[in-house]
Amino acid sequence: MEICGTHLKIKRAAELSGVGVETVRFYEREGLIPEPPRSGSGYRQYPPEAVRRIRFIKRAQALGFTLPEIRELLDLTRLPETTPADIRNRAQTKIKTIDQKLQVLQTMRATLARLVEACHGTGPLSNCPILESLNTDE
Amino acid sequence: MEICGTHLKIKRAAELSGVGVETVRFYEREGLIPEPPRSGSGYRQYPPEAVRRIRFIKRAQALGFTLPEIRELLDLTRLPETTPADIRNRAQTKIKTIDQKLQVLQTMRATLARLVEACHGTGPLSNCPILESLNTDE
DNA sequence: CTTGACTCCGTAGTGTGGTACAGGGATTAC
DNA sequence: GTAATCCCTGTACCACACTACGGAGTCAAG
Repeated sequence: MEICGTHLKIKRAAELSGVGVETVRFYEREGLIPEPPRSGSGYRQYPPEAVRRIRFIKRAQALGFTLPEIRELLDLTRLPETTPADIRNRAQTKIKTIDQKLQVLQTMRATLARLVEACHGTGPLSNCPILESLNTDE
Repeated sequence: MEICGTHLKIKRAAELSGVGVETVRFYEREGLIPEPPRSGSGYRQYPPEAVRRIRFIKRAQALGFTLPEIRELLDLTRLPETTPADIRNRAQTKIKTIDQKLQVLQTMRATLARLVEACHGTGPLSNCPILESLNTDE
């Protein structure tokens, strides 16, 4: 055990971050968190910043950012020439891709809803408008 | 070459279906299309129905069904006791999962939009509300 | 007869975001 | 002292829907 007490071993760091131990190591391999210093026996010693960093990752994920995008975002925040406008642009780009996904899903939903509407749920299977639609060449 | 001319070799079948050759074989392995008869030299000989089947798969995919779901759907249509109501239920279930995805994406979008709104894009990076939000413990 | 396009099979790789061992060494609790 | 945790590395595995590749056989055209 080391003398200074502010750093955390991986399990505690994972707990405080709300992820599993394997996930922490995974993020390190992926370059999402910096390699922490090691104790004499090779144990990772995380500073409290590491926990904040992992939480950042989780929050960005919840906003729809992928891990590569989050890595970029984290890299950006360390470059001195990065401006809030850069970050803002990333967010706006992400909004656009979310909008595209929303469009696709809404089209799917509308088509399905129309088909369910058309299907009274009785009669022979051969008259099922859903199957008919899937089998019909447009 | 065989005598009867109505069946297709894999490349032609793939072309007519709008997919790649490898995809056709993949669908066969996955049980989505039946194994076609073979020529003397072992070449697959697809009847025209195979093309309709692959297009069915592609259309169902476009509606948000996964391959396992599509396989079930296809199996259903071959069971004599299947009713249009069964198909209708599948479609309704699918609508519900699409709705869930829509909810998640809409929440993401709203949060991002709020952050972009709050970010004027000037000043020091440390004041960027987007980064602040990602770094702030709720 | 050769060339090139097509086919076969089986296996392996892609990307995404992890999770799960196996086989060790270190530390901690009692 | 010893058993229970913890930690290390490396590898393999999950779903999903393909895609690519190697090595060999087949077929049609010139």
